[in-house]
Amino acid sequence: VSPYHHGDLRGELIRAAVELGRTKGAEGIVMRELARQVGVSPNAAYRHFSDRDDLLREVGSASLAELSAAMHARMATIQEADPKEFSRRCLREIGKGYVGYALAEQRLFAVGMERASLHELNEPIRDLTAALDACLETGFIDATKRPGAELACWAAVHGFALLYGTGPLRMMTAEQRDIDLDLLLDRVENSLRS
Amino acid sequence: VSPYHHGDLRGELIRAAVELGRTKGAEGIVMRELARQVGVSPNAAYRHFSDRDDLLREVGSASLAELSAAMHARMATIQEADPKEFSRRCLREIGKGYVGYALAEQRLFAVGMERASLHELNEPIRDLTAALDACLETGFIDATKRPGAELACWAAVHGFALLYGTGPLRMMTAEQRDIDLDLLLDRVENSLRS
DNA sequence: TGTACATCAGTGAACGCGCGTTCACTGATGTAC
DNA sequence: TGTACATCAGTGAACGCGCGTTCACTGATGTAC
Repeated sequence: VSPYHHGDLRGELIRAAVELGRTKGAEGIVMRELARQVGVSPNAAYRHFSDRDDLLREVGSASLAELSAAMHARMATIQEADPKEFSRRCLREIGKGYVGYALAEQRLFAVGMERASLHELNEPIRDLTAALDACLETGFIDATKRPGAELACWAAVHGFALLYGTGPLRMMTAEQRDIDLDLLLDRVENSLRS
Repeated sequence: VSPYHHGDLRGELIRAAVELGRTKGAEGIVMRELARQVGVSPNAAYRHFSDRDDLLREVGSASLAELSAAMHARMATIQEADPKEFSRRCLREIGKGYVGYALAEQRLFAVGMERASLHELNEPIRDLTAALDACLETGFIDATKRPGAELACWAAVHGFALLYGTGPLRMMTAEQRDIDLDLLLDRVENSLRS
């Protein structure tokens, strides 16, 4: 075990930072603590990141990648032959995946959302756009309701996740929350339906 | 000027903490800084608050009071004789007031939202409920769409405010943002309309 | 193939800082007789 | 009305802590000849 030339110090630092962010949030991502966990001197990280903020941006990206993965995992479970119904289910599972991840990883999700530029959210947004386009093609949603639908969907699930996650509705039981989410998603669907 | 018996040290500490929270957020609300600003020794605050968290809760309440005031101020500007249209405008101005405050005071708003219990949000929620009930009475919204409308409205504006405030859409211009908000509120209205 | 040497990736120690909170205290206030 | 005394609301000093970052350095690696 050579103390020098760690192999992938940069990668290990990010991994440790993600775990710290997952449990303690952005404030918990502390340079000296990372160094301790990885077993390296406190300043070694500065070989790989210009400063703390640089590292935090990296953590943010990792979080968005997890968000995207959670959404895809949800979509992959859909068993449905009918195209119209399939397109509807895709939309819904995207919403559930988004909220599910945001609630499961509240702190890490916040790190991502507060540092990400719109550009870094390209992938999740593209998925939403694709799902909405598919819904339009199958005739599930109305052409006149299509413009601006991304924002309406996004704001609804984002708001829901934060109200029930770190916001004033955080004391609700998980059961009630899940019921409320289903009702909200029903509503969103109905507002787009043709 | 007597150094003892400040008169209203508790009140002044809260006021200073609110201003600090307004500009720097929760992390910027620092006991020693407050003492400095108010001109008192660092431990004097402990006569009035059991610890920092106790003070932060007070700041949170103050923020929610401001939110409520912002919503009321907006509603008070409505000039409209027709009851149905009036009820519609109330709903809309509540939404605009909510988003307007959340965007104008992003950090303070966050302090409030992250510490408030549902109970402390009674007033803003009651306003929303009252506006929705009024819309129902005037026939602006459909009775079948009434149940759960609070959450749909709240999630939409809350999500919007955070996406455009500290979230990934924070780089949008104010003009674009205001346009997007109007379109979102149109959508919400249409989803409730009878 | 062997080796000199540039470069890379770490170390060790320190700087300067500010924090929340507690302890033992003292000056000011108000109240009972 | 005057005064003893309990209580309240501050002070001053310190504890113990951890942080981000920089400086000058050294051990390990890889490459050109």
